[in-house]
Amino acid sequence: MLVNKKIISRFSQYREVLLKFQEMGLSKIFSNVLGDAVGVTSAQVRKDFSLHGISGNKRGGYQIEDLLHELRSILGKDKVHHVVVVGIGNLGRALIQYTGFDKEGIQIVAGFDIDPAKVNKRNRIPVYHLDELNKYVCENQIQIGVLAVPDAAAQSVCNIMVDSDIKGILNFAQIRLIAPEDVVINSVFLQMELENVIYFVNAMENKCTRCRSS
Amino acid sequence: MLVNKKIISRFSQYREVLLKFQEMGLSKIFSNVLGDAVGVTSAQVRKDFSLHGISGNKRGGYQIEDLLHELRSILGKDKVHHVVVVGIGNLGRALIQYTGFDKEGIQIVAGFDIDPAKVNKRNRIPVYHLDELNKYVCENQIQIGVLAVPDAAAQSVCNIMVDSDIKGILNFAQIRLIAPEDVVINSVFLQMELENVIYFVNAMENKCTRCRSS
DNA sequence: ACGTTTTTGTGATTTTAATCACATTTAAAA
DNA sequence: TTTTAAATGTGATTAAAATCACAAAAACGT
Repeated sequence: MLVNKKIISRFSQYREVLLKFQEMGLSKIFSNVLGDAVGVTSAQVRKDFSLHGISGNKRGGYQIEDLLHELRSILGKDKVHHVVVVGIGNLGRALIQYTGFDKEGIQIVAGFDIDPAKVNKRNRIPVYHLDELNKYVCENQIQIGVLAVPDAAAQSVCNIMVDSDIKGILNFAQIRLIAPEDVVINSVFLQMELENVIYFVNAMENKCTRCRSS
Repeated sequence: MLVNKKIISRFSQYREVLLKFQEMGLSKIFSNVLGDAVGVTSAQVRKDFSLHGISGNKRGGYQIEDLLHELRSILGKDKVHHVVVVGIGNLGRALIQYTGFDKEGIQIVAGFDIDPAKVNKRNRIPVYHLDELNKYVCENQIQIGVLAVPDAAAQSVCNIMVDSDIKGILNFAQIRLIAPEDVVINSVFLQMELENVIYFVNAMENKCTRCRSS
């Protein structure tokens, strides 16, 4: 693949920051300002843009509107993307209740769960039984799904999603999912992220103790 | 810092997989098996261990118990870590309701919110008003906090957490938090992760279309 | 109009991370 | 025992990502 995950993450972040700057009434921005806001160097910003054929004005910086336009098309923001959430536990419910995605062109359109008690078709975002996933996904041309079921069920539910022709999965289960090459899987391991924080807090503490005693 | 975020993430994953293998009754494991399970090469596994002074037996692989023992101490799993969640919205509530962290030595002990209506001290995990954070954190020697408030409030709540002497923050707000050097911040940008999936699904689609037409 | 300053754009360089490949060791088989 | 096959451990190599550094362009002040 020409681009990697990391650069796309930065693009998402650039976009986020640019929207805020635009909201504040600014119309142009310099690479160093954007870099600071996102936590990268100005050279990184310029290189990212340059590699994607986005150019600014020497001494004039970049037009925010132009950048947003380019980023919109790079990130596929020119159309609304419909997403389903599979697994309506604590996390799944939180995700379908969160309303912040909408304004970013991401629309969560339905939830699915294996537990009939969770089914509720009258919600703002309806929740269906998992058995209906296949039909729903076909009929509504859904490509993206969030997987938020317990680890033990994750792989089999993933298989169901893949069979239903979902092409991209954001996975919250703490396992490495196996799926065909053409299915994009991005995993968020929340426990691992917490462990990471804990590790580095410990590491810092040890370092400081040593500093003090030396 | 000697080690970076990525290697620690791998260690977390190794540990996770090893626990599962151990549960299945296995007592030794080879680098290639562990690598496959986590999605890295066998050389990567061996190098990771080697760099941390963990060694196995030539031709005999690694003793799972030994590995887990080492990883436990590297990852600070030898004691239980108490964590507070600040911001009891959809996501914060999901996190304090999730019971899976406990068995991993991570214990969410309290929630905090600025909204008095969210306060409930009789829950399994009590929710206090944000004003009580400082006192609670001091009295209970909390070092780690999860930040799950709206973007607009994130920086100021972060400041409160830092003032309360929290040393590590897992941040779910879509902004780059500013904090002193000695405070560890790890951000999970859920929207960005979803956008990433969407981007690569689009990219694949375009690639395939091109393939078909050529 | 002209020089000065500032910012971009990018080739060269450095740094970092991953992979290779093989000598070494050792468990198991013959 | 002796041989054979299979893993580890690690220096060397490669690949990837980030940074540097500076020429080129253009806005601004005078």
